[in-house]
Amino acid sequence: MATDDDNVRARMARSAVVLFGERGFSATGLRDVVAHSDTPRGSIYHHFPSGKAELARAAVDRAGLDAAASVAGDDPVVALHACLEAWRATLEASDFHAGSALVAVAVEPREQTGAAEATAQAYTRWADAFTASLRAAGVRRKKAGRLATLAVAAIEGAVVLCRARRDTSALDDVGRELEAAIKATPRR
Amino acid sequence: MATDDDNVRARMARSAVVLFGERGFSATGLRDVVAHSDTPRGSIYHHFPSGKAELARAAVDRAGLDAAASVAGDDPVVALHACLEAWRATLEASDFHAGSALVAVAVEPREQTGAAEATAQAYTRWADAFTASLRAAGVRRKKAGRLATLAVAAIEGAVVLCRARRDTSALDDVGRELEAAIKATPRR
DNA sequence: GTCTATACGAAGATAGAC
DNA sequence: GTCTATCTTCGTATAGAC
Repeated sequence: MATDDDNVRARMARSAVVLFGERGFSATGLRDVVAHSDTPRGSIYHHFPSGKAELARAAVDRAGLDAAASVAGDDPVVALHACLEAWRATLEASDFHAGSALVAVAVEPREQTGAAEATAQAYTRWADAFTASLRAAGVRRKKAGRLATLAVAAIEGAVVLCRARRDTSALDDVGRELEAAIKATPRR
Repeated sequence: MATDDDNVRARMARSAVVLFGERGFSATGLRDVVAHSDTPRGSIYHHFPSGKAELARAAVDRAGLDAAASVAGDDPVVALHACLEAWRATLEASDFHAGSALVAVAVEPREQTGAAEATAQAYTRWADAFTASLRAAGVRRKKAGRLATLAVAAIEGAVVLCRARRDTSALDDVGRELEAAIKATPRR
């Protein structure tokens, strides 16, 4: 069976999401990931044969799916606040050590992370999920796509600002203004 | 005189802004900064006695002042587009290698960069400059502050998305929706 | 002020035993 | 599958000549 296998691999990827978010890609060692995930030390190259780049791709895929899931649903205002609340809770619980693994991978050179394609796809997935929520609420297609991009960009940026300032006010501000922008949008 | 001195120091800081943006903080070596700025190799610890952290603070200060300057003026829509156009040009000219030095420093641990305070201040300076522009256009104080935070967060996030996707559409979308949000805001 | 040389630690990756 | 040991490279930082 590949079940145990996948569990170890998945736990390593999950830890990479957390640690990349907290420390950045280059500053996170494979030793850190093994320690954080409490997985067998000698097996990281078994689960990720091509090394750190492959781990980065798995982490980014995981983060993208989670982000997309966080904005699922038919009501975009509800979806928005669900996503924002999740980030607020994560930031506060970690004393503002947490951060976005997607940003962490995206700010480093493509050649170094080997996960550039995966990062682009993760952002697209996330934005598409929010676009779907806006569409379900009757927002026309192109407008929904633009609003979703604004929301994703603003949320990622707000997390960076919150970390830097050690407070959640940026998420509050972004949430309030994005909600206003969504509510001001004409529906079919 | 301290003029030559300051020039060397300033050039190193400028190069750090570029390289941190392109490669991230940890992935940028002091050797890279010296090479990029074409400054004397042996003198980095003369100009930055406490090392990389001090360089990071200088770079972040520089980036914060530049960002604030890019949104100066009495018309917030003009200021917004000036800032967006500057980023678009930088991203395209660098074939999407460029990025925000502020984000690069902000995503790494405070203890490692030694520039956390400076980063928070840089974001505050930038947001305050945009708040002033909105205030000059008659937007009431608290609303102006929230809109400015949204704009800063969305721009920083959009640069990350543009880099990841290797296209400027995120900046386009963010620009259009932020402009709409500003124009929809009641004035005194 | 600027240089070279180097100390020191940590990173990713690999080899080969079990 | 997992382990330990190790190779190799590269980072920051420092010492001390000039």
